[in-house]
Amino acid sequence: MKSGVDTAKASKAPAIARAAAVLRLLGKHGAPLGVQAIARELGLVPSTCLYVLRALVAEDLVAFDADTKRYSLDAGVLTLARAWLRKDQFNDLAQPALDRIAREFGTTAMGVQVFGLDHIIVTAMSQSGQNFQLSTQVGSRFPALVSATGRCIAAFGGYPQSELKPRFDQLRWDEPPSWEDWLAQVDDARVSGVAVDAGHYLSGVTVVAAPVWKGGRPSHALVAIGIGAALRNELPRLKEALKAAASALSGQIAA
Amino acid sequence: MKSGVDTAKASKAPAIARAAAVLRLLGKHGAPLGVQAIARELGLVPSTCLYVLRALVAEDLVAFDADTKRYSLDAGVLTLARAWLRKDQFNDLAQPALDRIAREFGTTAMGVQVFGLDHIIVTAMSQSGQNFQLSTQVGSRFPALVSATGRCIAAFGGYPQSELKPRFDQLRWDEPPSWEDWLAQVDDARVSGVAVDAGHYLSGVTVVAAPVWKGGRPSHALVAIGIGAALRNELPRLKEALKAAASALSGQIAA
DNA sequence: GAATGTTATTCTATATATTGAATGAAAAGC
DNA sequence: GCTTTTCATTCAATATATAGAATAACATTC
Repeated sequence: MKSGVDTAKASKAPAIARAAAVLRLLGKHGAPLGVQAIARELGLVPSTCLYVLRALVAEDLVAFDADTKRYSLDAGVLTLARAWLRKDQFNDLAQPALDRIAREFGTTAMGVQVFGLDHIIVTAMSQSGQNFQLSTQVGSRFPALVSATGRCIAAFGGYPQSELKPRFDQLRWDEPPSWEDWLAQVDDARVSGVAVDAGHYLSGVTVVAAPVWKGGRPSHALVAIGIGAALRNELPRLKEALKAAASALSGQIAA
Repeated sequence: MKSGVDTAKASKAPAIARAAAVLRLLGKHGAPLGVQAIARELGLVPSTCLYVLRALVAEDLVAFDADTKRYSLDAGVLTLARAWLRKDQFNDLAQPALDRIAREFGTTAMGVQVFGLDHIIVTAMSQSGQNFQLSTQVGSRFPALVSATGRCIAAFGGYPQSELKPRFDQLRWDEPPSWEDWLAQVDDARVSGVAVDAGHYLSGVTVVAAPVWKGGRPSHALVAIGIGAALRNELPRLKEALKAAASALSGQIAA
């Protein structure tokens, strides 16, 4: 995955694109990496990569182990994340609604932020506290078009099918829907205002998502995720609850 | 505070230093900022600043509001922080000890990471759940030499006084100790293995810190913070508990 | 223990990112 | 309602960060 680096050529500040790619790679890989390994993975020249790493180390964003000559993420990234969390209004506003939904329906409820057709990032979460729960972590990234959120984005984002199809073809599902089925489900979502993924993304798991609007586009979404069998009877109510909460948020954010 | 940018001249990748400075500024400031404001604050040329911002927007690290032309931090920083949290062994190991200390003594307990003489970052925390508690947030940065942690770093870091003095002179305290008093307290810490700040940093608040060693230097510290009056009787036990926990961690991390 | 394949790192010419002035657009002031 | 100031943005010249080969240190293999 060299997605971070190919943006370097287009940009006027390639060093920054490279730095971001390095940070993401270190984050994804977990274990510390050497200069060469990083350069190879990202398609960079080792010497350039070394300068990027040194700059990141100077900023406390990357830690350098002088003995093993390995690099890994450092605590500086935390400082930035904390600052972001403190001032994001969607999070503050969404949390109470997520807590309520998680408690009432025994699901895991999440708030996600939409980044065009590229991906979504989980920015808030509430766990039901019940026995079995499906969990992700705040900060997780997913492809934009997958699962219920994907149908929301496709339904309300106003993208032409020609843009959706190639992205759709690259998605990974437990039980992949056909393109036609998927389009039909997207239409459903457009009509009802809520999207449902019934076991396609994860077998046996039902995901519901409702869009939160900002400036004529879905900028965020509220998502509930639970065991399909356990949810069946409550599904209509859950859909309405998510839709109502998302709609309320849309109004508050615009203000 | 242009500390982020002056490193740019020394580095071979100044764009990265600038980018980091921009991110930190946006984090500190909270409210969205325009290009010019950012450039002025950091001593950058507006056009350069614009390219830096665009690159950061392309990486989802900065959000751009097309209407107001303002920039702010974006959710991408979360993804990096999550990755870091997942794989930092100090955090995983320290959390149980912090929970225990917070519960037993009714204090707030924190794990911090030391960045030389520059600063420390809070990376883990446990609150006692009692009525009154002093709280910080994970990700917070403090000057290295302040409070109890500062005495630890001074005592065990092996820095000459000539390096310590200028930094000491710039610290902010509620009740500043004299240089001589402070040195004496540092010596106390060196002998006893634990440092105490009794109301100097924050009036009425006692802070205790014990160093966690890695490769011959204190790389982290365990810190407990509580109301001085409430803590008085327990202080000797708290010091021993922190020291023991920090010592145990030092062993585990080395392994 | 020598040899081979790695690795991190330094060095310099050159492609290119940065600069600062110029442009256009939008507030602010009168 | 016009002028003035402030802002974001573009552009072309130049200072400079980058690429690639060369070196040096290291680990691995025979």
